[in-house]
Amino acid sequence: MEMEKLVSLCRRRGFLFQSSEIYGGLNGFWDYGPLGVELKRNVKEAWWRDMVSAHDDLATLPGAPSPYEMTGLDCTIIMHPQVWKVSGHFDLFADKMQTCRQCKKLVRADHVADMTRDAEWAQSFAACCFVPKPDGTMSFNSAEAISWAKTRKLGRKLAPGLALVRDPEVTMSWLAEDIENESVTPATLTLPLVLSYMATAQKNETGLQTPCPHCGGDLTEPRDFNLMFESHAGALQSDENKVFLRPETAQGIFVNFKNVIDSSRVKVPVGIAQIGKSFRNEITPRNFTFRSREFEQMEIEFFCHPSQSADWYKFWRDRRMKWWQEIGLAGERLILRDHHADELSHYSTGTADIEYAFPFLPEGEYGELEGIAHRGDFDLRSHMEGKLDPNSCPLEVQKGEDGKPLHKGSGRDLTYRDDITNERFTPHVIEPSAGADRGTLALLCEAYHEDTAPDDKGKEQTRVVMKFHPRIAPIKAAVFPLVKKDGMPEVAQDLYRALKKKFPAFYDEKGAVGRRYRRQDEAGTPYCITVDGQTLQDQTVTMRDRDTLEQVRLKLDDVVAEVERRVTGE
RNA sequence: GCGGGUGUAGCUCAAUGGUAGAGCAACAGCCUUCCAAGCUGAUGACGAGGGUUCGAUUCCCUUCACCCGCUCCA
Repeated sequence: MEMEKLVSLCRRRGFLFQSSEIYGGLNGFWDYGPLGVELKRNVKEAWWRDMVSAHDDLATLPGAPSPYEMTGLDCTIIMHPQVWKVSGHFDLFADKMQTCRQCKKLVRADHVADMTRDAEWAQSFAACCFVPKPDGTMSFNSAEAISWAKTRKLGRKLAPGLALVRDPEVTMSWLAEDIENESVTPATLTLPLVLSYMATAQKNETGLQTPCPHCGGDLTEPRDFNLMFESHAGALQSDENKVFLRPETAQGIFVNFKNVIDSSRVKVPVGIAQIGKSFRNEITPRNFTFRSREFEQMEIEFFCHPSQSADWYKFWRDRRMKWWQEIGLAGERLILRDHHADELSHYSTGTADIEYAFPFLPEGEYGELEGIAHRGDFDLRSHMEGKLDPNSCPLEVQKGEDGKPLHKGSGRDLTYRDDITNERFTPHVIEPSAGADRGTLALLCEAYHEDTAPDDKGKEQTRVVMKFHPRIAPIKAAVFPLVKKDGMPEVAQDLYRALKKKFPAFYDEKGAVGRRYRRQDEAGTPYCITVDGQTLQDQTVTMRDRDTLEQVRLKLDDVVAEVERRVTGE
């Protein structure tokens, strides 16, 4: 399936529009049209119903260690700024980026040193120019450096952007000058320092430069790539009242954990669910709605006893995979991918992604719809004690340069006391975090089908049909009078009204019936009911199936119940 | 953020330094008894801004969006 065709259909039929389109659009923002809003609502409502409101908290579900409770939450998009400092998003999302002035490549500032050390040109340079001394230390040989820079297979090939390669004598002079005036001494010349000199063409004007790991060219100053949207609470815009639009809904659940436990009589194990908008200022929003800057998440934070967390993780991973399959992603394009051990934080015993082979991705690549993560007690402890260092083991509070906690926690007690065993513990958390927009996009991709059938002249016609699972289809049924006379419209309109009380339905009496069927195929309407001449004789109508094109005849009075039965699958 | 490409009606595609055409779709009507039939009619576009010019959709500049690559992807 070509993505262009789907994008075109989405726009033509009112599933998705580009945001602010009449003003030229806005990169990374998308609007749901009349059909799209029904589709996405159906996804969210199916999720909420299946995970929360219809959850059976008395029985032990297959694969679950025990019965558990589920409840919901709807918290604000803007929260106390400390939430994002403690969660790690503030540090993690404020990436500094540098661009190479020679090869124009973009690199993360905190990766530059490591990348340069591993770069082929830097290793080649070091091997040529640093010579061992009798005392075991290394010393820098500037004549070798110039020779390296001028050699076609060495400097000129490996590091074409390096100032030393572009202008060896001038570049080397800055280092010679500083050795002469003793601002550096040969003994303190480390490789990174030497490389900085080698990357500096005009030291008086620019100061020492940082070499580009790719070509040796000079990098721009690190610039902020702040991935959280910022705003200000209150009329004055100052650093004091700066706030952030949430980049995930999960933190709202963690900071409300105690409120929910204290107010609702729920007991651990318990899941708290939330659906809501999140915001990330993506560097490159691309691939239709896949990487939107404003998007909607469906998240559960499931709190359980630490001793059972591994079992709960497996339960949620399998349950969530099955759910996506049940609402229509049943094919081979959906996969469950367990993260490798070396991808995991040490405090997590498992993370899995549910991924879909979107048509805009290269063959064999998948895009994430949902991540199920075992997060241990990292989040609750961080909000109690202060931001934990995710690289520490055992976990401890991350310290700043002054030795104090980098980001202070709330100081509140977020532990849980089991009423029966009287045990007090910090619950472990399993986090199934799904993307509502990504899920909707995957369902659109999966539903798109083209088939060809000869028309009544024998000419092959292409039929575009959206094969949505009836449960998520935007319109459940369409009603047509076969022709607009002989009392058929009146009967059809009465049926339409009856259907509409239960679910979205559509009425159409214009033009040829075949054309009306085709239009509903594009909207993904699973059932079309037609009132014909026979209806007037015996009160029966035909019901046409979108996928098989088969028609069955049933009593007019049974139509609503039959459509409802098929849509709910009960 | 960088480099390359693209931008004409809802869609597919024309033409032009001087009134922007067509097919399909959508709309109104006629006709129509089951899968885009036919006839009639009306509607509809040069992504945005600026410049050159008597006159710009066309030439130039800027900008926005989309596609490809780089980069990023908690």
